[in-house]
Amino acid sequence: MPHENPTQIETLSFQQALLGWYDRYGRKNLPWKLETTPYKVWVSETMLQQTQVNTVIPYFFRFMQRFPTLESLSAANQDQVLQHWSGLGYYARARNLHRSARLIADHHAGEMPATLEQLTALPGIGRSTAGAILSLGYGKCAAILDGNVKRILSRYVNLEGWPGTAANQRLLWAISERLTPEKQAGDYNQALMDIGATVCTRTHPDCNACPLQSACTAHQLQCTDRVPASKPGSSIPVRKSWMLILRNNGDDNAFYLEKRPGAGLWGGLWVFPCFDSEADMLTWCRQRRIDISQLELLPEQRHTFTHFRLDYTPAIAWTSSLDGVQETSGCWLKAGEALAIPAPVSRLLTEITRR
DNA sequence: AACGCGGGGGG
DNA sequence: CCCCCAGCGTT
Repeated sequence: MPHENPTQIETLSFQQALLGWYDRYGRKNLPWKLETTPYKVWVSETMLQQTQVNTVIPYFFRFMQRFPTLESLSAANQDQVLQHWSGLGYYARARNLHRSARLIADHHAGEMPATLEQLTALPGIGRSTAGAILSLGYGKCAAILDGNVKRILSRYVNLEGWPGTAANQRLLWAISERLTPEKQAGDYNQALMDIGATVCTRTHPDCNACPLQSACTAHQLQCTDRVPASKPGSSIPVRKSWMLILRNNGDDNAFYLEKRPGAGLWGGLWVFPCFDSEADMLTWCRQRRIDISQLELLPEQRHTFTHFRLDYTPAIAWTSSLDGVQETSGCWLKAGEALAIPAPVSRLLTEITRR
């Protein structure tokens, strides 16, 4: 890796290339760039963790409309916050954002902290998000290392191996720190992210449009298609599940949902009752005097998470009330009501209601 | 150091 | 089908 330790001249030239590119081609009209504030940067950066810009934009608008200020977010309850995150995934981000808003209200007089130490002490803010808040929100000098920066720097130094290994993470952070300019770190970081998203893409990078072309080792060696190396593959397990879509005889647009525990998968979200086997589901129904004879099984559906695959069979049943067992965490979702629900539940609700 | 955590998009 | 994406917290 020839450029692992860039000289002062190379560093300066790298910075100038990015800042010059940003003036001409940088994305300055993204929603969180307009009348930007540290709070907007924080919310957008949190939504953008492992999530692409186009996916985030509509969620950002809705979220900022409902929680326009840090104070309004800290005053909300968790259900309201999760509801506005519903469908975006990685729901711990929303729970941490909300917790941090309350911590800031209580311990920072309602003002966003502006140091790396204070920011990374808040739940949901790691080193990279803190660097983004400091540079983009406060104009301070701070490095970032997200997926875009990893890819650009990996190609710049022709990194060997997968960027996610501990050793490569350390190396990439060191390079990022060293290259970040003292002044205009915000524009510099925005340029990195914009170039990563639009020029130095994972496949088919547009090297002729890249201001780093002449400095990029991977480009010189014509191996941008093999750098960065992809994550070592590993097969993921498959789980089977049955989801009981319980409808109400008295109101055929009401559906029975249960709230998941506060942490873990879909934490705090509302889902159909889920079972590991069809027998478990039937037992649950019998205990509540639900007529199983007209239970309707739908075709199996598939939902893939990062770490396992869920093959689930939806089953529709009808009841007039849930007697027999007292329910603690259940509710009837009526038409027009909004709750925090994950994507598969949302899809099923739409599918059932439309037919 | 490895794993858990969603959902969507592109190849 | 595959891989990745403006990562972070937990173990």
